[in-house]
Amino acid sequence: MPARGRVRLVDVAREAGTSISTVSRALNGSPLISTEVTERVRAVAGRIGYRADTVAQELKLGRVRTIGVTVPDLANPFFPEFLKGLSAAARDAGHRVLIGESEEDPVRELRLATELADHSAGLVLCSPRLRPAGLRQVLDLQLPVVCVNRPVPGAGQISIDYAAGTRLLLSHLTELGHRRIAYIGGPPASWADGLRRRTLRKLAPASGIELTEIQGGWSGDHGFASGPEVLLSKATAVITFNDLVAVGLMSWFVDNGIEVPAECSVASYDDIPQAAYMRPPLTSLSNQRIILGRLAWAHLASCLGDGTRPRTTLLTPELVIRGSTAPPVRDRA
Amino acid sequence: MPARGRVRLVDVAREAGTSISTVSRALNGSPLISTEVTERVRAVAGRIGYRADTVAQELKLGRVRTIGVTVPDLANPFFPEFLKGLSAAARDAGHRVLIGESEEDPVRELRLATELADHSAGLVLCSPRLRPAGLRQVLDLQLPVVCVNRPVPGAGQISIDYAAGTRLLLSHLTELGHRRIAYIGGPPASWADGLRRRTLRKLAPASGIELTEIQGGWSGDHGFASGPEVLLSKATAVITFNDLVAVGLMSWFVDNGIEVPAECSVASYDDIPQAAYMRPPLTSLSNQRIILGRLAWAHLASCLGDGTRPRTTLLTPELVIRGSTAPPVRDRA
DNA sequence: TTGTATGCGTTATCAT
DNA sequence: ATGATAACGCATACAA
Repeated sequence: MPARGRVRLVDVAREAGTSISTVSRALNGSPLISTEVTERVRAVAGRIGYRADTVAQELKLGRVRTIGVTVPDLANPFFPEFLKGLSAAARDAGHRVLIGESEEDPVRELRLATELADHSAGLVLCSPRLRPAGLRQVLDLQLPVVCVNRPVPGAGQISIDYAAGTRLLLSHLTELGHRRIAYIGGPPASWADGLRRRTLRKLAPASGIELTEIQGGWSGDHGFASGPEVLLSKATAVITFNDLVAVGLMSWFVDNGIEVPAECSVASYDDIPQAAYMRPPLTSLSNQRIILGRLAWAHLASCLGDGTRPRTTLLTPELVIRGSTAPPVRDRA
Repeated sequence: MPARGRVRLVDVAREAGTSISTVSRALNGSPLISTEVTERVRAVAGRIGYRADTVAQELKLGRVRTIGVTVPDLANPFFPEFLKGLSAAARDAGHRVLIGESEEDPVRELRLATELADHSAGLVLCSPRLRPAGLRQVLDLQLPVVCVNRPVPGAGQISIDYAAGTRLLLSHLTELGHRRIAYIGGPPASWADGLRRRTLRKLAPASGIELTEIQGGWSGDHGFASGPEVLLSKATAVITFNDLVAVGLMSWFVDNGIEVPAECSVASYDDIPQAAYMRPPLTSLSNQRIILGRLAWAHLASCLGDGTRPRTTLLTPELVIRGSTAPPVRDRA
């Protein structure tokens, strides 16, 4: 941006026949400057195309109105929607958003966060894949950090309450009468995936549920590839890491003549818009991703403001029951 | 980032018992400084946690290694994938990327681009919804601009060749024997949508095709809502603005007992990963969105380097034929 | 109400 | 090989 040949304050001052301080004050709306001078200066500035050098402003004022945000993978629709909320809220507050994608790699994510920190007033780590040591390193950087979808020891967090969501899913399926349930998990470093697994393992025995855990990921490919394992598990219901996984799995079911929900129910997390357009439509946990983004900004903004540590906020997801879940058919039991 | 209480060059200098110039040179790997001093300085810097103030650097060096990019809507999967390619390439070259979402609003997009320009060395306008005057205004900003998926008078562009893609789609459908074809369009301000319509209108008569154009958008909702109109048109094949629209439309078809492709073929643009997992799987135009992003960076980088104007690059999409297209059934004709 | 002068943290020029 | 210092463009304390 500070291209050579740029119009500077001094150029406006010369043209307007005044000093640079007057120009600066006029442009910043200082009440010290007379109305007519202010108007003349502004007219001149507009005419010769003056645009303040934000780098110089930032240096002088000692603050930068940019925040950095890391996400594991932009192709997972959760994150763009989160970014929608975050960047809209930040922009409303006059801040810009620097994005970085870690590609699910903890090492890359650490580099990324450190790098972004150098250019930002604050950091949002969305679903960080960082290992505990890396997370600590980022938190030790000299700037406010808000952690999304992952608890941070000694700091605040803002997350979707996947434990509660998992309970909702599980009780829905058990109430329908399912006793053999498979869970197709997410990316290896996903903290949310770990939490769901722990929750399922804890709750399953109490409800007399036989739980099968399957390695997964976040894309349709993972769901499709999991088909045989699901079949082998003899599960009457499957919980998938997200709706895309469900899409893939359900395609495999169609290809292999397995009827949903008659022979196998499918329920999932996220409730992306397509969930309602699947046939059968997908039972899924609706989470407020855009609101989560706005909240992340709100937390960060409060840190930026008075330096208060953000506290824990949990968003409770809602179960949207659709046609992909139904009571199990006895024949296959 | 320039938080108060930051470690500065002078702090390192004091601790290392040398001058700030020596520290600056040592840290920047100047050959003027002796190896032992360089090492000592670096050790001290690392120990007391020095991180260069990038704002000061940018001011001094007169250049900023940040680029800005605008997209119409992050919820449309085309754009996150484009951003994947763009931001990866930019980061590999040591640049950061500032994103802005215009929410399909030309006015907002102009504000956004202007705003981002103040903080960037260059701008990428992805599928800009700007009106011609706004586009000109952005191009007149004093920085390199690369326009994606839209031609710019007198400047370069880098686009997916949707005209060629449309020809591919159309000839595929005509070869199958379709003569009544409906097109469900995209967002109002989409230049790509306009190009497709013009191409269809031009080609349809020559192939004896009766073309029905339907207002649309980019989401499943638009596809679903278009169902009745498609039915009314008596089209035997539908081209949808993108795969999400196709998802919605095909759901409506299922709900209304219309079989795809037997009663109506569906073909689309973008070939998102889910396209292969639809049942029937969707015939779609595969475009290299991630490569498009990398190319956008390459163009911008060349402008940033020697100030050359980027030239026109067109990426030709490939038609991926799947089960959603087939010859029309005579009964409905 | 306006102008002068200082400093933000860094790099680079000029001395030494 | 190293140190003192000017300048990047701006905002503001202080002077007038």
